[in-house]
Amino acid sequence: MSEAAREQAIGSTRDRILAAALHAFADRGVEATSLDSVAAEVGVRKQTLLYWFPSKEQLLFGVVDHAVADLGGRLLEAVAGTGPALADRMVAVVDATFRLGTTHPELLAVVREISRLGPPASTRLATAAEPLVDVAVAALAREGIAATDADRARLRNVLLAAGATVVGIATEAEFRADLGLAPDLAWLRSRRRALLDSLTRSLGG
Amino acid sequence: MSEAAREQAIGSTRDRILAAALHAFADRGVEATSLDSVAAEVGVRKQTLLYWFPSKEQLLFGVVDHAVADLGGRLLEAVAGTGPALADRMVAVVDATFRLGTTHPELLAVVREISRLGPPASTRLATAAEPLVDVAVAALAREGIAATDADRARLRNVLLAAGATVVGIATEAEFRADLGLAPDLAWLRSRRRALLDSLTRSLGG
DNA sequence: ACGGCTCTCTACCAAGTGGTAGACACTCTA
DNA sequence: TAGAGTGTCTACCACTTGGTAGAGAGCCGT
Repeated sequence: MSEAAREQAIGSTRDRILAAALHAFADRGVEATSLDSVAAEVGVRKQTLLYWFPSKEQLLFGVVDHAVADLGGRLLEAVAGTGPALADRMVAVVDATFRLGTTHPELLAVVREISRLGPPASTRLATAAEPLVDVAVAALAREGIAATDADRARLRNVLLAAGATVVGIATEAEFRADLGLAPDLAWLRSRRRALLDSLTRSLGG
Repeated sequence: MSEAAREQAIGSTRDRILAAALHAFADRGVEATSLDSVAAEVGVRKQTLLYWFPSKEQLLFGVVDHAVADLGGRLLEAVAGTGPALADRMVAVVDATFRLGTTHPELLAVVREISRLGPPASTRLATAAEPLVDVAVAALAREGIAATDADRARLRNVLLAAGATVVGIATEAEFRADLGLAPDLAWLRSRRRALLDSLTRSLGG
């Protein structure tokens, strides 16, 4: 198999590094993850990794950007596949998020990990995520939800709080699994209901 | 000031090591925390630390045991200071937990961190926490809540799930702060209410 | 005064860390 | 076919890590 064909099949080296680093950072922690271990998982030498990302910090930034872009893409896609009514869109985004939490828990875990690390990683995360929040605020503002700047600021906080809730729920789910509790659909549904109710209340929808 | 007097004033070396390690493990992560950094915070050499805890793993175990004992003590104390009615006790424990989350967030953070580490730390945590759960189950069983072994097993799961919820809420709170959201009493109250409702429902109280 | 005990220290060590320097192979273009 | 990239490699380096060996200071009962 040629190099080009293999890359087509399993992704470019850079992407594979990002994927491996995402998983490692999410479940072992950034500082506890060595470049060697990430490289080994990719099947490459550490120096190859340092060719693509000149330092561990740059790799972390790459992971942050990639994760945020991935997350944003999935949510936008979810919104695109639904009607124009606010309530429908809200449900679509929340459901997409919950689905994400079960299929790609590392995406939420890495967000938590990075926020714990503090600057500069958390700053990078904030910067990368800002456009997403802006898009959401703008979309809601267009619906007539927010008119003044103060409204928009409040809206922004509502969205951030919802994000925090999702991270909290993801952590709870992880911890439940660690405790040996079986996956519980009723529990998930109640969390989803509560989040939707809270959003509806906050957005006056 | 004599050695003995200083120890009386600021705690024994061992206790100070445990406290410093608890904080460091909770907010930087275990693998990302070096023995040197813990020792430096205590104001002592690493080798002194290794005198008290012969390895990093033993130190971690010490922190786990200490944290669980502390947590258990606080909860028992909360229960002791209330009437015999089940509902009152439940409220007392939940409120004590929430108070703990604001005054000593590191206690909950370290639990999350340790569960993420997996064995052997998580095993140690489970072992250390088991008596607490048993005591709670026994107390509830005495109230006539649980009669059969299956009842007791279900009860155990309810308590574990409540613990997971608390850890999730603590994470949510931490993340809210990281996002720059102001502390929000209404939010906290709603989480408390939801937890109490869920417990009441599960315990048929 | 003394030997034992408790506690902290200095001095190391092997292994692993993030990162640098530079050689080697491959492909694509002139 | 020569040369410039591009991507991966081997070989190092300085530093930090968890851990060991053992000396020495203060205390205590004899």
